[in-house]
Amino acid sequence: MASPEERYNFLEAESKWQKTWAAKDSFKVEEPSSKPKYYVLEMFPYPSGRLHMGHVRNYTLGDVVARYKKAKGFNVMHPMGWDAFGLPAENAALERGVHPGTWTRQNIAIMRAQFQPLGLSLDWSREITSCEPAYYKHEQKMFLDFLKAGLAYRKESWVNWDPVEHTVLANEQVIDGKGWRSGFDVEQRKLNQWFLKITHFAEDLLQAIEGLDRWPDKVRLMQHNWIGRSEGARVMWPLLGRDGKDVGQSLEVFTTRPDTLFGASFCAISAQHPLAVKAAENDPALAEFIAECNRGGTSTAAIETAEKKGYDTGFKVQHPFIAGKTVPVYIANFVLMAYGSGAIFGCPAHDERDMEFARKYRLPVRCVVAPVGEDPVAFAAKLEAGDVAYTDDGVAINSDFLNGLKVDAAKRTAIEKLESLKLGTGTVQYRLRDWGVSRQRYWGCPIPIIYCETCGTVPVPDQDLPVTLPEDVTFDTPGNPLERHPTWKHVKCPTCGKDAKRETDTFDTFFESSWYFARFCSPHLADRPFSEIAAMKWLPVDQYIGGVEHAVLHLLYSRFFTRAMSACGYLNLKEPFAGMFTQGMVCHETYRAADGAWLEPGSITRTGEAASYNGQPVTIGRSEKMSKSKKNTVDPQRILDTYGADAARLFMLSDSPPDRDLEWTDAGIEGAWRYLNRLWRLATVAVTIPRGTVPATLDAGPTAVLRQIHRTISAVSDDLEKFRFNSGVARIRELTNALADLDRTVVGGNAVYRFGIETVAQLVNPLAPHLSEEIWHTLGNSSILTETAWPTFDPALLEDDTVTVGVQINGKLRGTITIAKTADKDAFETAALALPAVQKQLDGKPPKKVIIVPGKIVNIVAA
RNA sequence: GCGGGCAUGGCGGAACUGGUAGACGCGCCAGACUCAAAAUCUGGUGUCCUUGGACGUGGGGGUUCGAUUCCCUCUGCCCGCACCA
Repeated sequence: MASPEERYNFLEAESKWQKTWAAKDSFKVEEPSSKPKYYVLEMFPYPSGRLHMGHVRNYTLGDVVARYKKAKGFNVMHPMGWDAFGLPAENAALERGVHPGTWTRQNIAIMRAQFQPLGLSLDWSREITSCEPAYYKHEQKMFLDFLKAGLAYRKESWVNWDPVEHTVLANEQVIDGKGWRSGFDVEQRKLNQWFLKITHFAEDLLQAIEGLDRWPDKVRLMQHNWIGRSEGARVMWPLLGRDGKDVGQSLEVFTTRPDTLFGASFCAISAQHPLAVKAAENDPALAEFIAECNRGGTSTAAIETAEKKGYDTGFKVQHPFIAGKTVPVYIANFVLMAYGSGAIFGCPAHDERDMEFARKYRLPVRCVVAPVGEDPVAFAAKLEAGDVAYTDDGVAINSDFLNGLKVDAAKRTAIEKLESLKLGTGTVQYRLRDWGVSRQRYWGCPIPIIYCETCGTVPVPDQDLPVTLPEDVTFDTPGNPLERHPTWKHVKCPTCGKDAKRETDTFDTFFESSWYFARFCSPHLADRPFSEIAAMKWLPVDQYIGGVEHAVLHLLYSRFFTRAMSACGYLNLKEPFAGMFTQGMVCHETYRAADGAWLEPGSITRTGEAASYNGQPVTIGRSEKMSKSKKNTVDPQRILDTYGADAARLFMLSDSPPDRDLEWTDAGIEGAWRYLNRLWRLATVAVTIPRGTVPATLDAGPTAVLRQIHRTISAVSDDLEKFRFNSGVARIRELTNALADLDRTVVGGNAVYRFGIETVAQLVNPLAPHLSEEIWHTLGNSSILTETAWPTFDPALLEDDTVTVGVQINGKLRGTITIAKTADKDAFETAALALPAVQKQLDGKPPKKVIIVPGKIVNIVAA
């Protein structure tokens, strides 16, 4: 039985150090400070009311960075807040009759308390809560400034409408064409919506990705693709009526392949195109076709299986280059209104979709590009007879003035010609669309706009901000409670004083998270969202950490907001996040009973490979992201109570690289816990050694360990800088093993041992802060480790005087030689050839060649 | 369909710019301590045959004195986008 001094009491120690840090304000930003700044931020949580393992991982990763940077001498800002608007609060209101605000604020209190035992180095004095008017009033003002600057506008647009919930759904809330909650078919509806003009910055947002060199390539690529820049041309096709006469209008089409214009055999427009709507006016069959297209699901499955369908409008358009040639205008279900001009020209020979469409509706296929080096006539004949489009590079044929030009040159020439004919221009299109921010929801920031019959759309005057949410709302009927509220929306017009109505939509909740990182710089400023001086001092965030699920939306919105805020004079900055890290998910095995029901990990009994539940066999499924629905969650609270924060932190950091998924296992957390106890036991031995400096002359054993201590400081520092926390932990464990094996009875043994334990405490501090403080304290230090500088290493001690290298024969390892580091090539060769194993292999014959890379390898090429 | 990533022992994963593959941990095996168990400690642990070797980083091929690392190709899994003209 271990004596009380030997047993590490994590519960007592962890809470003691947490109190000490709090009492000393250890994690408050130093103001003023001569140190360089470092801003560490993890994505702020939605207050669901319960901390989960994903949170623990996210905030632990950030905490390691924050503590390490602090030790390295930075003035660190590491704040925390709450992303507090959102749908779950309304669902809670619906299910339990509790007001969303009450529910949210209760959850925040619960979660704030749950954060405490994790021992995070957070500056709680900067806490912000996005659902409070003190926060959202600033974004109302910001929105009005965007409006003035032309960066916000209102327009009628098509939305996913849930007929049961009476609200707009985001694309990601539509699953297989049905509302994610109601399960009913989603309709396409036209609604007036507010938009933010993110497309204004499309080019800049795209170009600047290149400069985000501390972002994951994956995220940069996703943003690149999301913005989706493509170069092409706008082409005007003069429109002819059903009687064949010019109607004095043109159909505008966007294409990336103006070089294939001579292969055009039809034009197609979206069902939502104005011309389609007009054409349907006196054509009931066409109207029905359009309705069918609009009903067509937006779901991935629906699109995948959707057959290409078209409807001939009877209109024709005049080809821009070929006098007298016309092509028919179809309405096609695959043409998107939201991209380009909502109309295309079809060149079946060189576009897969057009080919499919042409074959279905028996439209001509004309080859106008042939691969270099192939016989154009034969190639064209084959292509025009087949069903496969040719989309690669080649040379223009059958194309009048373009003939003989390569695709790129032909594109340029075609555009020049279009421009000279005033029938088109070269242009750039983006896939990126403007950001629709209106939501028919209660629990969000009210959009500060008033609609007046006389004055139109009137911004709420500054002195009337914030527009706050009414408290007396009910959720017993579907739809937006703000819309139903008896008085809230009825106001006087600020301009003319007549009766007017408020906007009852609220902002998309991505609005709040698009600028909170700036609010943290001056979180309590009342009259402005943040001070420009503070924001310019702290921003950009030096290290941002969060899940990949926000790789596009949140990160892109924030980049846009930073530009928009700069355009409105709030600050002068483009990029909010200089460094970005995306952490992997926390996963766990899944368990199912015979009837298919998911079982909680805690409820099953494992016996080796098998598992059972109340005596019944259990199917063990693959490891998946922890989720309530699969019941494979592990409650952080239980882990903290059983093993403490340090063990939980250490396990999460050591088991897999932070950007990969982590599989939570009981054995893993046990292992971390065992290591901490072992380190504590080794430290209690060090305490018995009197303090003193390491003597200059040491025995071989202590010398080797001393070198390892220095090497470990160097390696761990490097690992922490590069987010290789798992390998940093491995290095620290290696050093711990070396210290445990060290013979302390020889000259310098004790001194090196004590120094080694102190160093391990320092190195492990960002990972397991409580135990390391306890060890540091027990070793007699009066300072606390949290406020102690990171250890330094002596470069002269990093490497040994000798080096051991492998000796290969024909690339196969036959032995090793240990030799002075300074030895020349001849010495390496002599030593290598002297090896018995080498002699045996060579069998008396001289080597054909000997390759020597000093310090690395000797490879003997035998004949 | 398009784009991207990954593949290493029973498991999670190391291996920096091509240079001793399997660090560190988990698990397992054996032993010590114990009446016993837990905890702890010591040793072993890629595979195959006999010391000594042979083989081995998803499969096949290539470059190289030397390849987990670079190139080609195939297979499998994961992620993003999804008729973007």
